[in-house]
Amino acid sequence: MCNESTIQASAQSTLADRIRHEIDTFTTSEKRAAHVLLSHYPFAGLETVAEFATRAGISAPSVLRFVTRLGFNGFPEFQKHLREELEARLLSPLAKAGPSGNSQGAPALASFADAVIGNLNATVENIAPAEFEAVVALLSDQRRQIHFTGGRFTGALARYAESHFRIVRSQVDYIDGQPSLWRDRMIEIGRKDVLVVFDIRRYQEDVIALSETAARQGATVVLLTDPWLSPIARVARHVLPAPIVAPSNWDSSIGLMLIAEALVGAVTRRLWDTAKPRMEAVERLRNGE
Amino acid sequence: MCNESTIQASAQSTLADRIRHEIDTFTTSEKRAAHVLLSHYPFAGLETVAEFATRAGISAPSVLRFVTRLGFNGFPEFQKHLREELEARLLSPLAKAGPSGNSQGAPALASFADAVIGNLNATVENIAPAEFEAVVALLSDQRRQIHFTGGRFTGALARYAESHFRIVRSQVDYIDGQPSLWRDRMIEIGRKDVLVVFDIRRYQEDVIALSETAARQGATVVLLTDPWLSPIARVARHVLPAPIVAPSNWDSSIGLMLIAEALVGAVTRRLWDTAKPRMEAVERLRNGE
DNA sequence: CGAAAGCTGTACCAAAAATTACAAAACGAC
DNA sequence: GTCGTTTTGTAATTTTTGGTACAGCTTTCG
Repeated sequence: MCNESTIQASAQSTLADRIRHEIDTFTTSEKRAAHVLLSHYPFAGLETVAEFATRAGISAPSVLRFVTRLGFNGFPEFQKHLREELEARLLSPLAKAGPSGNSQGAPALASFADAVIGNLNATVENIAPAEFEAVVALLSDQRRQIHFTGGRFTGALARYAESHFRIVRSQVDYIDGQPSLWRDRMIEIGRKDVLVVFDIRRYQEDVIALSETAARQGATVVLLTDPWLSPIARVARHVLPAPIVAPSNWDSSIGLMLIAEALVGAVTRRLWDTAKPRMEAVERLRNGE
Repeated sequence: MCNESTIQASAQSTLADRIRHEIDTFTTSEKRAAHVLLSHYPFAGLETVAEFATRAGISAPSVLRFVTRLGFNGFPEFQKHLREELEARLLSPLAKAGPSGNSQGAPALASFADAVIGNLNATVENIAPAEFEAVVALLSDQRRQIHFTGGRFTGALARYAESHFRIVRSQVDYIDGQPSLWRDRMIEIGRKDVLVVFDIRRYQEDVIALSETAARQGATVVLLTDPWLSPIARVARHVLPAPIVAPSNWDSSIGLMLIAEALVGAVTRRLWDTAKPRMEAVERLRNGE
């Protein structure tokens, strides 16, 4: 390896970079320490050895071995280095800029993330705040029943949204996309109901059929889809599109997930007076169990 | 809990502000301490009492009296406060703008997206490329069977990942977190198996139990979790953490979703020769129906 | 399958840190 | 100038912290 004797806080290479670089040469518990340090960098390292160890789920001696392996001559020296690095970083505000390094090796995750972040920015730009707010208001109407559904892949998103809304308010359920499973449930759906449907390209026949049926019966349909718009858009009251292309053989649904989580957050805030007791009750039930 | 209410790190007023305001009520040596602290704020306070004292040209007890007068219950508490303040400052480069309110104007979706994007950047930074690649290699090993599972909310993510992997390769399944459903399936899990588990805080007992059982039987555990690490990290071979805090009453799982999608993409590319025919076959089956 | 190497945690120890007690010094008031 | 009060430093004390030896366990390699 490199000459580990040279620890100095070069403005360029932070200790974090070195750890990321060498992490696969670490032992299991050293990796744990590294993860904790990196995810709370550098503050996790400024606490005591015992606290650091607890946080990482390892023993104190393992933490000591970790810092020794990094080339430091004891824990206090390690902390001193972190402080100095932090001070330097704070004095030059540009330090936090781009992930410049990111050299050759494996930008697999990084480049994918870049594309996704682009998608998220575009998602925000393409959705009118008024539209978003309208959906929030709709989902905050406690007199309405809310149903979630989605296709092969997006069904998981619908479930994700439903599992949150279920706690925030009552009258929430998930409808499986398979026709045999929803056909009979349709008789209950009417003007007071809201259907939130996730559907992206390779638009799924059965999901479309479900949505059209619901719309025909007077339900209000909210559609989360890609920019090319699922056919469901024809019957939807509100359409929230999000880009889905990514450097992958698959589409990315993260834009839809963003919308879903933002909706959950906004509705929770709006219904806070009733949502809070519900959330606490759920918590109590879980603990009591 | 502890009544730190007296001191607490109000987002608004930093301790430095208070010191500046009260400095003329201090004694001579307290003023010296204050002056040193302010000129190297807050790093002077993060050293030991003795170092601080030397730097200020006063005695250690004077330093102690200084922090006591500031209202702290001992020097360590004082340091803890400084660390937290520093962390808060570093995490929000927007200075002290309290976004808590955010009531009307600010588009809820936009600010939420900003936070999520920050999470995604942090996610990329905190995961070592080597670690990511190791997981890709593991999931690309067609001789192994891969199981996905997750908790109340994260279960949907596990399903999402599983629905993709299922098409890319064989030997993929989803395990429901409920003990009654997985207990008997465990007999089949052994050294050749991989368990990919999603678990974020409010770590779920049954998911932990499932993972520990699998690990005990020799399965390789891959954990996607938050920066505080689910207890499952203790038995996991690979840990991929992602920040989850968002301006919402709920945690955001989008960082985990990013990792999941990136894994799907990378594995698909690596197994392309066998994955492509599979994907085409699935397509044909869907259309033929 | 068995032995060796390496990793990890428990228990303990030593060092250093924070804290307190107390007396000397500085300051002010009269 | 002296007394009383406040402030400050020295030194002893206690608590906490970092560090180490060792034994059990896991993994690896023959």
